[in-house]
Amino acid sequence: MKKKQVPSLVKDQRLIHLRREQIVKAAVELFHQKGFHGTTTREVAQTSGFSIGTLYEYIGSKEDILYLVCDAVYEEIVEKWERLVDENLHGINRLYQIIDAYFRVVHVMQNEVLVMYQESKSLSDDALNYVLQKELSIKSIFEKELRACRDAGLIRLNEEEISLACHNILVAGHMWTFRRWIVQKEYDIDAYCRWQIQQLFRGMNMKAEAAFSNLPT
Amino acid sequence: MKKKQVPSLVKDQRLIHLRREQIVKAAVELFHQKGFHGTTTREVAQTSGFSIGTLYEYIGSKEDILYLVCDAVYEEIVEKWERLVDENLHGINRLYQIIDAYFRVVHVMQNEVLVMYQESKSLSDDALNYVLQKELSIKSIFEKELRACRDAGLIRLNEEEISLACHNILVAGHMWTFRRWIVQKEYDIDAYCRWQIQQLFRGMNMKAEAAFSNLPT
Amino acid sequence: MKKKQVPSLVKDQRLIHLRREQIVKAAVELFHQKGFHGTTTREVAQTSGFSIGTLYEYIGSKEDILYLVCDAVYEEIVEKWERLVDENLHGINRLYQIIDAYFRVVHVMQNEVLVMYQESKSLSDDALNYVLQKELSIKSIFEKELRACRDAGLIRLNEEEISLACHNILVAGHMWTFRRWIVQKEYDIDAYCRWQIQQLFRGMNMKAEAAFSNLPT
Amino acid sequence: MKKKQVPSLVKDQRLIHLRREQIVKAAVELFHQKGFHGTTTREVAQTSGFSIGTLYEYIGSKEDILYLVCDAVYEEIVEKWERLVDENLHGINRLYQIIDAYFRVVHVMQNEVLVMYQESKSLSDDALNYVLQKELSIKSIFEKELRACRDAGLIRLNEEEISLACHNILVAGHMWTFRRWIVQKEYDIDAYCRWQIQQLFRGMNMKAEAAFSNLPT
DNA sequence: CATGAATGAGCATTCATTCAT
DNA sequence: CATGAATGAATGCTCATTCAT
Repeated sequence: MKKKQVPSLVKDQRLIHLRREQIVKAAVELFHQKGFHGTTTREVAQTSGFSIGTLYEYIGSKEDILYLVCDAVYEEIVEKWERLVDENLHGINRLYQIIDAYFRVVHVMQNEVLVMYQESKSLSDDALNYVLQKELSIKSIFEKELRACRDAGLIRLNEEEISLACHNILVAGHMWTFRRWIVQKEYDIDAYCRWQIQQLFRGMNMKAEAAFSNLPT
Repeated sequence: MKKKQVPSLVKDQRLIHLRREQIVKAAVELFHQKGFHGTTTREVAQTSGFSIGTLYEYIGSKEDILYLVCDAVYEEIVEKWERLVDENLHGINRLYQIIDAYFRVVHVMQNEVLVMYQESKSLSDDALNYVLQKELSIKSIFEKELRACRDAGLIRLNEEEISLACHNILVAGHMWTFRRWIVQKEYDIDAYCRWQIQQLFRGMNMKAEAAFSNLPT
Repeated sequence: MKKKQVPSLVKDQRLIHLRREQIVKAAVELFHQKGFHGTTTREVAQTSGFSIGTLYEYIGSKEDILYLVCDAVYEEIVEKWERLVDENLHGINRLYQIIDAYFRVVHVMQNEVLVMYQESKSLSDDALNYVLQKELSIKSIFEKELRACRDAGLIRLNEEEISLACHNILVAGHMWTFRRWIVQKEYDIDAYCRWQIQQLFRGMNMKAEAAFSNLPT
Repeated sequence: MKKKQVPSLVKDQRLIHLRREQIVKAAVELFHQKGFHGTTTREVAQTSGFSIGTLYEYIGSKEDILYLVCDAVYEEIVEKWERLVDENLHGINRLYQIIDAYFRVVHVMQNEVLVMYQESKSLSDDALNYVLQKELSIKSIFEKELRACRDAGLIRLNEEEISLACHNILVAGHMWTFRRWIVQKEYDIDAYCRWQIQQLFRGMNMKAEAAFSNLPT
């Protein structure tokens, strides 16, 4: 699944990159406030700091903006996530930290994540598929970790259960955004991470002695 | 939170009910295919089997259609759900069956549920609040059951954990629709119910001897 | 110029008369508030006290309502006017009283007159012509009186001046309604009649000794 | 009472001015033929020589067109009027000429004036108030002149009578348009000016020796 | 490269009128 | 005679996209 090509009339790659960063920043803000359909291309151009004509020098259609947003959000999630993960941890502690870090990245990028999940359905088939692949690539990161834990005897799950557990981890992250109207009333991000990971861990059939031995409380 | 009043120029209540059923049926189909913003009122009218003028005899604005859809979907969920629940079961078996039934209702009403979750953000504040209250009222049904199990010593959760577990049940239901592009490839509804409830039960700190003793496998 | 025939599906003349009175009463009220174009036939029906279907049993089109209004207003003006005029007066006093009475009738029927003058342009050519004839017939009443005064040597005007003076009388009446936003702030109806008739009388070249000898002040 | 701001998406002030002139010209023509409500925005755009989209680049709503018309008409009246007035005249001659010039401006701008008086009632409260203020500002021009004549002993009127006389002058101008179906059959503009000003002057209690000494006949 | 004026297809909504009951 | 549900042409307005400067 290769990256969809967004057409540009401009040659200078550096400039393309710069302008598209401006576009994505403006679009996330606007899409979050008013939704994709409620936002006009004029508004995106204006908030980006240039004219509607210039906007169309860097994109081919309004949908491209949404695609750029989704692409950038995934990129930023992975980047921020990697920066948070401590490569010196092992076993359950490592798993805990990876999930915890993921939740916290989602927390920091709430608006971006929300926009992506609520608006990506407006993408064309091609672009949507690309975005879904990105989603799967994140899932496979968790799968790798869970398999390692299973192989180390820390959790007891078959392949089907591992896959499901990974969906649950991802969705537990997303629900922090799309259910924030209620969940963020009930918990702060620390409590949410703690309780949610605890339930996920138990769900994974984690050995009693392994779980929560040295975990943050 | 009282029901929002959708205005109608027609007096015959029976007719209003009938026509609105037609409207909701057409709208779910269309919104599912093309989204709320991608569907025109003319299409809704036409698919409903009457003219655009007649459509507006039964609603005040396009948004009302979405509201009618959300309201009807919740109503139908609860109704179908209640019909599936066996009032003779107790304890863990009852809890299992209630969650299982919920998942199966969501399964049968996939399109409706998907539309509701993806498009309800286009509702006005008032209408959205009403819909969110409905969501909470479903959550509180699960809370009641979980508290009963906790009081019976079947699960060990504090109040915060109960609330979170209920969110997880609800979201596990919804994800069967909004992640169906991948989840329904990996599992059929039977497998999904089984595995998902298993992980949820473990997450609830269910006593080993209680869980899965007499459950379907 | 014969009365335009407004079609009715109903045979009973008495009923037609009754219903049309209701229609005119409702229409004047509504047209005054919201204008002819801002008023819907449904509103006219509802305010009249019956259904839209019934409304169309007594008229052929929305324009007919306006025509009925104009016709009724002229009729009522003339009727009220005649009732006010004292047939025992003569000369200048009679002229004064006729103009004064006319102004006072317009005052009492402000809303009706305003509607007629502001909305009659929406009539079809035929109907408009009929209404304009009514206007002329009122003008000719004044002309008859002015000629009598001229023949009695009370005023000195040629035929052209008489006609113009009559226009001025009529318009002085109407302006009490269409300039009421300012004129009725500056004068009450008594002052307006007095000052306005005084200026009109002077304009008519009224003999000094004749004018205002026995007039109300 | 400051000028209502009509929104435009276009930045070039020169272009805004040009396009709005086209719009006003087209709108006067169409409103005169078919009234404000009988004219569609599409027709205005087409008659203006551009597309409906372009029309809405220069106005915010249909009502704005009417406002632009009224504003432009008043501006043009005053401008044309000032150009006609001979600043070397004095006394009665000056007053005569000012009224005469006013009537002749109204004559030349018949359609515009008619549209303004018949359709301004469709303006919103704010815009209507602004237009009425313009009307009053014209009235105050006459008031200034009449007071000068009174102070010079040429006419004998108290303040109340002056105000009323000014209303009568204005309305005498307007009636040349709104009663043109009959008045313009009876008089040409020259005769109308002569007779009407004569009656107005007499109404103002003008001294016999002052009036009509050197006036055009 | 950047600008922004121009375009017109498309949409939600209204409302006079009809006609079956 | 009365009712009111149904109709659909018509309208004000929006907005993604283009292209001449």
